[in-house]
Amino acid sequence: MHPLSCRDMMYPDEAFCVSRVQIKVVTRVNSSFCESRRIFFCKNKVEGGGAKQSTIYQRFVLQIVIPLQMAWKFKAKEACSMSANMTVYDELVARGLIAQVTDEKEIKELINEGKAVFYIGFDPTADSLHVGHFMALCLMKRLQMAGNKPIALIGGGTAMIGDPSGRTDMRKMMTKETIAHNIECFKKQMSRFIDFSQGKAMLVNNADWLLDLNYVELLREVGAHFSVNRMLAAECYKQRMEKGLSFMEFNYMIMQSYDFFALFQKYGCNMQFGGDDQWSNMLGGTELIRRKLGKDAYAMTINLLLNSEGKKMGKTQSGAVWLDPDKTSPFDFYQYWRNVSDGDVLKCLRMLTFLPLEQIDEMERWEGSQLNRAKEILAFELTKLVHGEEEAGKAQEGARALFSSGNAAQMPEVALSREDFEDGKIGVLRLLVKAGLAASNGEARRNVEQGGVSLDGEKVTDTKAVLEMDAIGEDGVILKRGKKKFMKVILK
RNA sequence: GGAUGGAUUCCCGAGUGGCCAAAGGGGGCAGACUGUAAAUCUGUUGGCUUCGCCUUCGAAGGUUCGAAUCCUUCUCCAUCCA
Repeated sequence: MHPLSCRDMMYPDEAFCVSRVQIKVVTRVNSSFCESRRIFFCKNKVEGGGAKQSTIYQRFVLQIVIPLQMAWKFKAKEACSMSANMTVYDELVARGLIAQVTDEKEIKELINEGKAVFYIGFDPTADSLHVGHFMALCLMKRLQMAGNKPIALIGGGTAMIGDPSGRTDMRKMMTKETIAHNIECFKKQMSRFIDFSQGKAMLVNNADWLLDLNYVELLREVGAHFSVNRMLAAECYKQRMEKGLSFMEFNYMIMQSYDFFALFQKYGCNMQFGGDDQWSNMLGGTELIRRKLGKDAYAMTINLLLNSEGKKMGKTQSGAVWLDPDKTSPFDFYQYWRNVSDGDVLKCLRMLTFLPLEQIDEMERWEGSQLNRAKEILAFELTKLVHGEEEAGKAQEGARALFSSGNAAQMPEVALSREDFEDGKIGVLRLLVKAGLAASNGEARRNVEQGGVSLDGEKVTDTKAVLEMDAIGEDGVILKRGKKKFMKVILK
């Protein structure tokens, strides 16, 4: 057994400028069965591929990855001199945004000449956009700046079904009201990034054409062009075959393909972008257009933003990192990026910010604690893009002051009313819960017992300690839990 | 429609009458070490008014001094057959 083909693989020429390459190794086990696994490699190490690394895998590393890495290092040196006048497409590649494309030559041409009318779909599954969407929005912006016309498609119709890709369980069904509400929220947030004026971009909702479809007609017109055998072979369904997949979800691909088809006819949309997990759904669309109209349309996927552990970024324990300042405060947003791990900083800078590549390449030389500077830049740039320069500045000041001197004006606040006090006092445990720093009294108790809580810099060791109302001065009291969670307590 | 297996805490997964707020792992949280990083190590991880009490093993009933565990019905899921 040996690797027969490496699909999706980037060759040294293209790979030198991405911080991380994802490779799918396909190994033929017998005539009909292929085993495939995804492997990632960064500059100096290989990741992923599953815990049980086989001989195939090891051989693969020796034969392909290591030579590739060497070529990469060599190329990287050359790169510095040539990145100045890059085309849009080249820049996307250099930033490591592009994962897969249907026809590189055509797409390059369309994008670079500003002839593309492209769409990206957003499923309104929550009432705010998150970091994953942000990447897509950035891409739209980049392409818009190059003269291409973006169409933001909100999946009001497809949200009724739910995309099974990348999911191991079934999605919860959403009510029509929630979907409508979410769409409104999306619209507002998007218009902050994308210029929708004067036909420069469009915002459409696929509910407009999906909901009126006639079942039998759809089956005849569209369904006839899909082969179940081929759909089942798609990666996104494969994973679900073990856990179960409802017919409704199975149809998601058809809906999405139909979207592309509809947009192609209505608005001459000739290209679709999406997350890499959408690849098979997107191919469905190009295929449908080819079969029904005999015309070519293109698809391109963006690399998902994965951290060095191979997990999706933009998620925290308490959920996604939202773009809505009410759901994730600018301070928390800043902190999220300030805290990314060393291995991910440069990738994030490339993929998410608009900083010139030369500048990012420069940072590549930074090592050790110098990287903290890069993290600050990343956090600041992103907060600026999402919440504006002012908020970004505040968050940065706040964080700096907090971590160096332990005091700051810019910090999340919690206001206590007089009713929260008994006899002018409040217990620490209750205080922690009130401030939202602990989920329950029990958790607060643990944090205190383990020495993780402090008030104005003084460690609290007694779970029965109290805070006097009078002790809260003009500037409030700083309550700290753990190393990174702060809250300024003030009186209402 | 039939047969079989299954549903346990944030997730995976043990537990088949009392020693069970439930092994083990993952994740989270706190501490040590650091650079607000990673790795490592230690502790912790249902709630509460914490030497005690209350709620939780898909749902509802039942048996029992006592049920995650046994019985009945129901719901959902997977696999195979049709």
